[in-house]
Amino acid sequence: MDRARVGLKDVARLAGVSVKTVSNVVNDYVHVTPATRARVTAAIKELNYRPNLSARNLRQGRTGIIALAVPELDIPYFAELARLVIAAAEERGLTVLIDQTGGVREREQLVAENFRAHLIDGVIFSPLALTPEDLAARMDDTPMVLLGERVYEGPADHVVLDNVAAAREATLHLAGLGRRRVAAIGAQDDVAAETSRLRLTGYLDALTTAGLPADDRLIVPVEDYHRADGAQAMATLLDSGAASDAVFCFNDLLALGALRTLLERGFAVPDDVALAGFDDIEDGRYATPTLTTISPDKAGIAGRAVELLADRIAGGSKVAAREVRVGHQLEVRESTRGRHA
Amino acid sequence: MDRARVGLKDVARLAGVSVKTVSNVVNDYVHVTPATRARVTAAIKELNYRPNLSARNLRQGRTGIIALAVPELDIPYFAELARLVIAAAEERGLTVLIDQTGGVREREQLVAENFRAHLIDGVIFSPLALTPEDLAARMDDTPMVLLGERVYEGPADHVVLDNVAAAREATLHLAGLGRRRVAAIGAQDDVAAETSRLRLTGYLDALTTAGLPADDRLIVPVEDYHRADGAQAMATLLDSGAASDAVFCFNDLLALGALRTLLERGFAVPDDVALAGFDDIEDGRYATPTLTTISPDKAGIAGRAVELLADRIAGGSKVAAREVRVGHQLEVRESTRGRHA
DNA sequence: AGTGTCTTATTCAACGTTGTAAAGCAGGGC
DNA sequence: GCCCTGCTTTACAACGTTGAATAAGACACT
Repeated sequence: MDRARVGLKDVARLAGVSVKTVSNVVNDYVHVTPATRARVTAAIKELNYRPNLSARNLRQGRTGIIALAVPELDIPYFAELARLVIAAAEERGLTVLIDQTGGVREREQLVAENFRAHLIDGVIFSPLALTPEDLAARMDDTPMVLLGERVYEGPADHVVLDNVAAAREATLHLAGLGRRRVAAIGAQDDVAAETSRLRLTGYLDALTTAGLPADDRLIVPVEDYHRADGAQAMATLLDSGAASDAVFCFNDLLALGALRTLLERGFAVPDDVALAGFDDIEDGRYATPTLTTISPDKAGIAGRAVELLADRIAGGSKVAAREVRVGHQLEVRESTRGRHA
Repeated sequence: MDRARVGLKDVARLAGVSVKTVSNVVNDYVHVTPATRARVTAAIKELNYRPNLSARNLRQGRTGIIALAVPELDIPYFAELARLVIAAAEERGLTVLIDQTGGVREREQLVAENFRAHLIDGVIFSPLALTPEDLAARMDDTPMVLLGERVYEGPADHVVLDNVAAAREATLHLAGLGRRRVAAIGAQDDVAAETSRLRLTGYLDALTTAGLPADDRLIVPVEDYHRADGAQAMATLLDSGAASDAVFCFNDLLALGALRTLLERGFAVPDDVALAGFDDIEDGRYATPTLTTISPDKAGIAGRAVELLADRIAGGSKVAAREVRVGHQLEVRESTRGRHA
């Protein structure tokens, strides 16, 4: 049976000491007699006292909460990332609150403006629709760490992946199999779609390196990066008559959608068409065939992001914006290699 | 350029009114002259004032934050659920904070004890390892809504699915295809594994109804409910020599894992073995073959859970624990129906 | 004994907000 | 001219916590 609201005051009364002494015990202040400490801890236990974070935070100006703003939680890549970020934050005693932007500009703007002012100490943000100008124009000075691909200059700390190199690698792998008509699924018109742009650059680079001609008909645009878009894009590609023998999809969901369409229409993967994705989500490892993909160091991204943010929160915003690069690796699986080996 | 910390006080000074008047404007109190309101809003904008939630919460005793405690965020079912819960909460002006328990008893106990006391107003909890006794013994009286399958008596509001009926339905569907050796993947020894127990009950019920004999060798236990466990379990089943022509997996991840093993070993699905899952996660709709599954009303679960919780938060803990049932539906797809139709 | 240092505990004020009570001010009816 | 009513604004206290300053006691060294 616990009283309605138990505060330091109540514990102090029960233990026969001052409020501040109880506070000292709670905060492991050094100079407290063992005897006093014992009496206080006993009282705390008896009353089932738990510190009121709102009050503590009000006093200290920090909440211990950070936000993770991602497009959608049920995109496996972001779900995996969220798990890792939450775990990394927990190690530092931080709690994570998730905001879903849906990739919608308006909502991303809210995040940039820090509409959760005073509730969060900082934000890890994976923007889709915002331009660098939007971010540079940001008024708020709450610490922020950007994830993802865009080449931002200066506005905030940034954890990036070498998208161009990774996309080049994946495409070269396809070309290295002897495929001559390598398509790309995942182009986007939107100027803000930086991920798409970088991966496309890597793809085109690779074609040049491999001595293959670029063919516009092999570059298929998509609306979004979900399975449905991949399935649709693959259908478009097949229907276009522009024969292709390999496809690099700009993420795994697109690849899984494309795979579905291929199998549905009776194509053999990789014999007729080889397929590579990007992200290394778990689905890809259990698809049939298993999916060749670029595997970004997700734990690294999460860990470094939390680290940068925690540092920024602790140290104020003294130092200039930092950029951290994390690694990636090509995972060759059945969708390009085939079943043997 | 925003000052370090802007408070009502600063706005009040600039607008030439009292602190309380500013507060009134912020809270849309009715009796404020349009003129005053205008002056104040101008000052708010100029200073880029944002209310301090810690202070507000301290005053009001509520934070507007609810927790969602699930095993893991990158289990697609929970990721989808999380998205829906966050969306539903947002409609009510609530913010969601996610706790990952990993299904570990110790961590679930922390959630039950409300280790985030004073930070959250309530919790939506999907426990795996806790027994009803654990929950009944809970000291804390923070509002809580339980999700999932267990038949809890009384401790808290509860949103449930009719697991037994759903499992029965799925199994009967398999039997209805003429399959005589219907296996089950997903049994668990642990007494606390109530989901497993209920789905097993439904499975056994269905066998009886269909006039099929139960065969222990067709019931495969798993450690966890991930793809890897399903793949492993399917391998065990195949290796055991206990021929089966259909498998009901207790969730979609298990089914996708099992599917992988079947295809890897050259079995045709559904011709050799028909396969059904549970949860209707998106992966299943893009697997080849697409996965027949039980589709729970996830939006319903999320919506009702938030509704119950919000109600409980508003109304205090007056009323007795409520139980809400949500529907489900059998989605017949290629893994049982085949490609035609 | 006097001075200084260290430990232990306390008092006070402040963080930013809002509920309560009350004050100031207008207009209407007598 | 006075009182009542209703609108608008205000002063004050309190939510639970902790940093700063301080008091009280113990002990050691001169």
